[in-house]
Amino acid sequence: MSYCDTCLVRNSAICAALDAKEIEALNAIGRRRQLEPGESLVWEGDQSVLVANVIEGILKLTTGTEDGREQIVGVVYPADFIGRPFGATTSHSITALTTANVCVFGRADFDRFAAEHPALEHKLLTRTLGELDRTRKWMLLLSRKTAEEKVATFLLEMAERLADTACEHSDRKNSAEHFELPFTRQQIGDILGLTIETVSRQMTQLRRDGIIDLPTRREVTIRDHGALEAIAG
Amino acid sequence: MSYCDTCLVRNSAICAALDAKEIEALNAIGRRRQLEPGESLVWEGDQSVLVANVIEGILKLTTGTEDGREQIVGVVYPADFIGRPFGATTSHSITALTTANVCVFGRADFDRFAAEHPALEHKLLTRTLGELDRTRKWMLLLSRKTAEEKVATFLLEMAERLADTACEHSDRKNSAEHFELPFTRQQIGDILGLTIETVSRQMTQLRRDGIIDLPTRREVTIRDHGALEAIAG
DNA sequence: CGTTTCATTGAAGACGGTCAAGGTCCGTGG
DNA sequence: CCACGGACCTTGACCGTCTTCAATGAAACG
Repeated sequence: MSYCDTCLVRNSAICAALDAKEIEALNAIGRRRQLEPGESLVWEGDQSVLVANVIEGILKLTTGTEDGREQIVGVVYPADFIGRPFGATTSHSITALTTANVCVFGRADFDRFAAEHPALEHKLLTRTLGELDRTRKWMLLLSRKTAEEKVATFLLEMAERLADTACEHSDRKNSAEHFELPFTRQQIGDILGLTIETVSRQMTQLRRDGIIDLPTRREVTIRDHGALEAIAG
Repeated sequence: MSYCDTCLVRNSAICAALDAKEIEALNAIGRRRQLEPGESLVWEGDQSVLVANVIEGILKLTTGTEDGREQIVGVVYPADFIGRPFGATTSHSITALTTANVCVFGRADFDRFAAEHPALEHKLLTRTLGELDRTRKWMLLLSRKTAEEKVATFLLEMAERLADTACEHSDRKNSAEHFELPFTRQQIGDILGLTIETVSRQMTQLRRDGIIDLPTRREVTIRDHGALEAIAG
């Protein structure tokens, strides 16, 4: 019996392209790995030696300048694929933001397996095309939106992303108007291309305007969804 | 005889994955199309009805906000693939910057063809992964670099990109230190997330510092490559 | 040769960054 | 149970960079 039988993302990750026998073969070259918050799986500039499926948790993809400026270039959730197949080096670091569970493959093993399973490659292709679309949309935000618009956009995206997970864990923490942020203010800043202070100020302003509420540091309640959308632009 | 026999990018576009017979079949569903500067092939938000290979020319991919702010999210060159296969809508407009020649396919036709030719999908996948890497690297520039760094980085990238085309057209216009920009100042601004004025000022400053020369509006000579790299960060 | 488009330059101001101080939360150990 | 320390967050004052607004200048085109 393979780990895959009990895998939470068996039917939503790229593995969904494979039948029982193929899954068995893929399982043979992969292994589970747990990451603690802050722990990195790969570093920017590394040789690309491994790729993985995210099973549980949230991870960030980051790149930075020599003098220490950092930018989060992507955030990945369960069922997402991470790492750089078919290429020599990794262009960004991958670091866990929460405790995370990933299904790791040696890059060479995975490349070989993928070459023999076009359906898997197809899933990976559509996933990559979607990721590229999302990344390009984010470029508009980074370069052209104001701090206020950035924060509003971010909160709306979080509400949408985290609402999906609300049903799975029936703790009712996350819903369309109320959720717990998986990020620190610093990380939100890194995502939006802002400083921690600016993020804080904008959040406070939105609260003062009665558009959101901030019961605790990590919790957000959206009081006026329409207004938030109007601000997001 | 198909158009492909004389195609300039036959061996560098994704078509390189196909043998003579397969190329013939692909040729049957594609057609050539010429675009004039400023002419668009697809518009942001459109149904994704066509995809294409770029044969000749340079095109921009853009997205914008309702109130008219625009961001160039990608620039494509000969042999690049454009459009959104396997998806309903297009997330960005595609517009020719120079006179351009593209090889257009109906999206549904292409999707069907690709599904039957894994080698083609593989090429498309590696190309898309590379594009994603480049796009993410650009995010760092957009959000964290200063205007001076942005312009320096841009000029270096242009020098590199355009040097490749120098040999093909033996007009000697483009080399490692001298080239003709395919963009207006406004377009450079849209690429870097700056205003036209800031781009102009930074270019002038680099010229005053003796790092570059600007014989005409569109021409650039790099006088001190090392200094430019130091500034780019 | 005039008109349009594109580029440069200057002055003023806004937005967000930087620096600094204080506050809140939370775990650990006295 | 409270005190302490550290990480995280908020708030304020100031300042620099880039944008905005405006005018002028240079090419390109009919």
